[in-house]
Amino acid sequence: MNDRVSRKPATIKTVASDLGLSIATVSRALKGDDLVTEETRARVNESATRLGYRRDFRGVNLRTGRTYTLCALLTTVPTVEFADPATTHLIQGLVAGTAASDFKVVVLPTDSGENQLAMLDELVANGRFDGFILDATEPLDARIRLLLERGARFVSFGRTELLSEHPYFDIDNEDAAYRATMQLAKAGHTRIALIDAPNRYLFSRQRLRGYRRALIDAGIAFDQAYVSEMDIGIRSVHERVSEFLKLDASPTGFVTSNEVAMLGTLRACRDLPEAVFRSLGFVSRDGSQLFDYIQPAVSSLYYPLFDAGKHLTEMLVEVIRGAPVASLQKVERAELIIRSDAPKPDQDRSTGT
Amino acid sequence: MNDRVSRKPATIKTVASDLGLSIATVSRALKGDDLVTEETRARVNESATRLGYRRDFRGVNLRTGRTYTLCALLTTVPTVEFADPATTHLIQGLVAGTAASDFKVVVLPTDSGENQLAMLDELVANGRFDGFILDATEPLDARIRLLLERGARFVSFGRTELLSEHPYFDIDNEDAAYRATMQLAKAGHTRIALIDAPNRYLFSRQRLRGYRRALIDAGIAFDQAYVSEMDIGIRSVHERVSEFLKLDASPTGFVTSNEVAMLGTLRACRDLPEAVFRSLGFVSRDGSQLFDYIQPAVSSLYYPLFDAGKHLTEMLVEVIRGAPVASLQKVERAELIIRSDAPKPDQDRSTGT
DNA sequence: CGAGTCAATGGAAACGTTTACATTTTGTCT
DNA sequence: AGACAAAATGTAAACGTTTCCATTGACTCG
Repeated sequence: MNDRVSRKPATIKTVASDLGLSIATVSRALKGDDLVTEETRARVNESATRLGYRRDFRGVNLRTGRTYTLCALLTTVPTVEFADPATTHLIQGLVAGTAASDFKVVVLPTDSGENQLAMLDELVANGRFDGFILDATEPLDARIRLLLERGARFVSFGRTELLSEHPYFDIDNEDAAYRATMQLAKAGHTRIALIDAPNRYLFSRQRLRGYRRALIDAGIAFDQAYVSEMDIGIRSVHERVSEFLKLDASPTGFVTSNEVAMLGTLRACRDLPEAVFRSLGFVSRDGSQLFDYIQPAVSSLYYPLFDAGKHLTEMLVEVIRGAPVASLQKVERAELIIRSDAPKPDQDRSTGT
Repeated sequence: MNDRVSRKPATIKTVASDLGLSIATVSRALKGDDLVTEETRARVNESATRLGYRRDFRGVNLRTGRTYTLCALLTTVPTVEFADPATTHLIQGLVAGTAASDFKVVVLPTDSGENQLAMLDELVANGRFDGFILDATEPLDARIRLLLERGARFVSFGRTELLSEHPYFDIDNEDAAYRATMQLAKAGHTRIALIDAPNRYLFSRQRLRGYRRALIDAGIAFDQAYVSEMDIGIRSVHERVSEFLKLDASPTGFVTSNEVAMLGTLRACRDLPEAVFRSLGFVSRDGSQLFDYIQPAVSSLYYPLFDAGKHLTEMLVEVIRGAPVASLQKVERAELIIRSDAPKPDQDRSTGT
């Protein structure tokens, strides 16, 4: 008759009347509450599966406030410009982290401006989400203060300098930048540029610190002229690095904060004479293994953003379940992957047998 | 006192008692129903904003079944392998398409297997979503049949060959493949490989048709040996193309279905002698403009996946609002972007001033 | 055997909203 | 002025779930 739905879906009520039990008992039985007899529970479960009962989240939401929905606020510029490919991995990871639970993830790209705060306020207020994930943290991140104040559950991708402890996942950016810079220094580069995000972000400051420490350890003087703190858009990086290359003593090594920054950098460097281009050194942070597939060889400090995403939602689920904050702070180290241009077959000949 | 929430958030009830109205009237006033006086509406709105009232979706959900949440099922392999960078753009577009409405998007990467169907069944049944977006359609797509049967709202990214009309957005794949192939043929390539997805997908068949038509029009014989229909993973493409290159008459031109396939292809071709490598031709489909930033030059048929995503959710919102199917079928043409290796400064010298 | 204890279950309210139906108010026409 | 229609507002039920509190029945113990 009704071509939309064969019949009304079974609810707790259906199961209850099927068994002649009260809905209270059925509700308890379904969640495995041992207030009800083993036997009753079994009967309820049998009936539920037979009737095709599925828990309706709408009722749960209304009654308990639980939405079983997480919100990931990803700081990105909605643009047609080539965007960070690792974001795909991050999102896949975020979802993978919820696969074992009832939780779903809503991804919300936001611009990095002031109105992100207002937006977050709104999101917290309207109660559609059980928890939040934030990235691109600032030292005294206003969003995190807001969430703490409101008592909302969240995990941040990146630490803060706030006194209040909160759950976070982070990559050891200082260490990664240190090793990236060191790698270039070891290869003989003395003019090493750092292309990174604006220093309002903590991760940018951490990376700058790692960069400076590496320079000191390598006996190279720090020069602000080689540091570019900017919003990372592939085109703007391209332009900026082109400027760099016009310097009298232009950099010969480049440390970048992500794939986009590196692609923009490479694009600029390709305008140099071939010989000069070949002599340059590139090390990027990397969350997607893109650099396995492009030329020239770019070494990278790799931490799979898939894993990062997975950790983030897994941790957030823990937070929501009430786990203590202490167990929910995690920093992971990136892996240094050294790449160099493989000799081509025709180049082989010269060294050949 | 309560450090979690300053005070209970205002509900319709709060507003009603604030004004001495019934909740029914307030409800109607809030949605701008002209059953209530202009004046009352104004008073209600004033009171609502003063009290900081926000519509609680939980109540709405329960009462109307509306969740204001869309679900995008993206066919991807959760992997740490480099994944399609355009997915980021697609997701950003999906979200952008809902920005003007109350709708949110849940992104759900799924594997392409059988259990996607069971999963979808589950998702439709539990009523958490008002509508669905599917990609990677098959000619007689079982998922779409399921959705049609259940009366669920959806838009597919890609057409089908089902008799029942349904809303879709699609890129003209046949045309794109035709032009890609033609581009290589014009450049003098006669052995042109097609690297594409398995032919269970309609878009793959469409592309194959475009490819064959172009060969005919260019007077080149079709050879199945140059066609690779495979699951696109960057590593597997790399391996597959390496096999291609071992053929006696190995291809000199490559048409690929996306960025990942092209990167894998390039990776394989880089193992060739430099001179051979330089003589090859590459044309890819492209949703992210990645090819503006890598070498060698790859021409592409570009349609921004951001736009695709935006269309998809905008259309889905229309569907949910009850727009007729006829207005919700859209096919867009990709733009051919021709790229060639820009001469380098040092190469310039030889051609001198 | 009556009182008390405990285990198992049931009754009913509550979450915030929408809406069919009922009621009141206002305005118009004779 | 009275009748009646139209406009505005109110009443109450319903969506599916959880949970506080009450009830029932069985068992134990003095």
